[in-house]
Amino acid sequence: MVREALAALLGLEGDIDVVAQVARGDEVVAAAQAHEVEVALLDIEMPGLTGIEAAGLLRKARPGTKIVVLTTFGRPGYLRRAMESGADAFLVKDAPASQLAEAVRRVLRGERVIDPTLAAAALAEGANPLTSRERDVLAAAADGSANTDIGKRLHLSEGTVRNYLSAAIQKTGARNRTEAVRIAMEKGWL
Amino acid sequence: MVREALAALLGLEGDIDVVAQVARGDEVVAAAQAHEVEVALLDIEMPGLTGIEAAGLLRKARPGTKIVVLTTFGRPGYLRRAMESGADAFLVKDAPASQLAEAVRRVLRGERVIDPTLAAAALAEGANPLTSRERDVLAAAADGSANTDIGKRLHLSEGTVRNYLSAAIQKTGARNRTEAVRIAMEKGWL
DNA sequence: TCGCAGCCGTGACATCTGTCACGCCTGGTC
DNA sequence: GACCAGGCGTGACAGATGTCACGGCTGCGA
Repeated sequence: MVREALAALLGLEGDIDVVAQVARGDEVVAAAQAHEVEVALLDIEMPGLTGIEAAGLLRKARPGTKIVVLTTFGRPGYLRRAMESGADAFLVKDAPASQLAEAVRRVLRGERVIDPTLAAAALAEGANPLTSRERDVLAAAADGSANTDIGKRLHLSEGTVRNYLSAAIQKTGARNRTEAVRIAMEKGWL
Repeated sequence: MVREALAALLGLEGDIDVVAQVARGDEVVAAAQAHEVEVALLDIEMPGLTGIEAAGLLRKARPGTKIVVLTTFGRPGYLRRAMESGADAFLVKDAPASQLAEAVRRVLRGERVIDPTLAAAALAEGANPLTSRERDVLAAAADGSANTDIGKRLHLSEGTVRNYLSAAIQKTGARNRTEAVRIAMEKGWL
């Protein structure tokens, strides 16, 4: 519904044609190729592939296509990963609607569009301090699983899970796993 | 942005006029009165007041105004509370866009519009089994606070917090507080 | 009047979590 | 070759968490 509504919004602009819409991240590249898309507008939260993953594939498949990433959550880590995947613009959904068409026009002129507040937050935060294993364990702990369950799922001993989790708690500055998950989510580290 | 996009979508329909838009739940009633609104379209997730709370106030202030509640999350508890607050229709955002205008027309004809799958889930689930205090404590635990912190915030002893939390864990069928929070959220009990 | 549900508390207990110290192994980089 | 970060593990310990069995209080409906 939101996608169709945004399409309607863009369709009202005289200089923009919405030539294709897909509901899943893994259909993005095929649709872009079939319709010779000039600008792709990608939501991060999508079934199949995330918008960030889809951006990476699309950049490889059609380097000339401009990419605008759109998201509900203005997490610095999202911005970072989107730009690393080759996005030309990064918008949050609670920005005014006028910015959407404006961003499409600007990326077509070769500009990059980023919310300056978010850019500052992303830079101030530094890179993701979690190691790959710490991320895995923290992500597995997010749903409330106990250490032994996490260990079984990741083929680790219960003590090792505790150690990784402890490290993640330290690095996030949290006081327990629940807080660590929340903080890592907010920063886009998961 | 999403609100303006949905307004654009509805504006494309010949028989629907979008006469007002507000960004906050606590501005709904005033706007409805100022513009003699026939149908109000309310998102649940809003700053100020939730769409459900706003629906309750609007129903009291202008009983004739039809209310369509729109939400990202199809939680049975949301549906239940929305209907109790006097909503005439309940839509989830991942439904096809055509349902939106259709729902507006149908509530104007006096019909009620509810996704049958969601209605079944809400009925199958039964009422919220959590007592008021159990809800408070569970909500306070959601951000990862320790028992002592929750106790201070709610003016309870640490042992009492443990007891309520234990009861909430039993009733949700969870294995610890984190799972209990997740389950209660999914069912819309918080 | 009685019973019951809900609210608030205590105490005791087993288990889970979080921290720390320590070990081993691997694949880089200097 | 030496060093180091990261992955994986163990053992020990304090503190947090979850459960249970109690108690007292209030308000409400039978």
